[in-house]
Amino acid sequence: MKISPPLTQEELLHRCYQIAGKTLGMLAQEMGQQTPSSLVYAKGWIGQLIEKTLGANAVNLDQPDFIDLGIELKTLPINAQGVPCESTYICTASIPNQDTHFEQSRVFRKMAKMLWIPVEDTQNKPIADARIGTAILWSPPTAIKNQLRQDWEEITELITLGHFENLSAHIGEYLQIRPKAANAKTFIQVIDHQGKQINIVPKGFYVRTKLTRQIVQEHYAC
DNA sequence: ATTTGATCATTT
DNA sequence: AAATGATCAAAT
Repeated sequence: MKISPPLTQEELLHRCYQIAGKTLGMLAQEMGQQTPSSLVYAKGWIGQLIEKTLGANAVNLDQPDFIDLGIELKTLPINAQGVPCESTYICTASIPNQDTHFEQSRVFRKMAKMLWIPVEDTQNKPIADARIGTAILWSPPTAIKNQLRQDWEEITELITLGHFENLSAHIGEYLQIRPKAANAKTFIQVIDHQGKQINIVPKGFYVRTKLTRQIVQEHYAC
């Protein structure tokens, strides 16, 4: 069952409203899929199910999920306290760095307009029973965008200078960089600040829950 | 091989 | 408990 992409933002939001309140089990059945009993070997299953349901057309491309609308879709696991409980993957970090300005960067191209789909956390319940929440269409307000730019610049500078030894997940208020690979023995070759070729594990950019908690809270406050 | 979809597992 | 580091599968 292949679903065509929504032609407008309104159509996309309408599709979101139609799945809000449904459980993952219901949605999987409608899409003719089996619900996995565990996410251990199906970590991206929820996101991919919702992408297909909504008609995302940039699956596995280095572009926002809904290319023509410039909207990036993210599922957001929400715990029993109503709070996002995991960080959000944004994109891989190209090393050597290729983006000179934040606005043109891979990170910002995806974060300029995001559609957050809250989904009940599946830690303590069957995956099929987790309910889908109300979508939040979001663009970073100026203050947050500025902080994201600052985080991005700090991380990007270390990459550009080749100071990989100082690159860590502790940097950044909202944005962070972490390993992103099949496992810790996966390497890419890079040139460090001394001009020496070294091996490091590939990295990806993530958004901390500090930001997603804020987004969720502000959205449901009004 | 790489980028996507993320969550799991361990450390702090 | 929260954050960091490690890992798994699909698509191309």
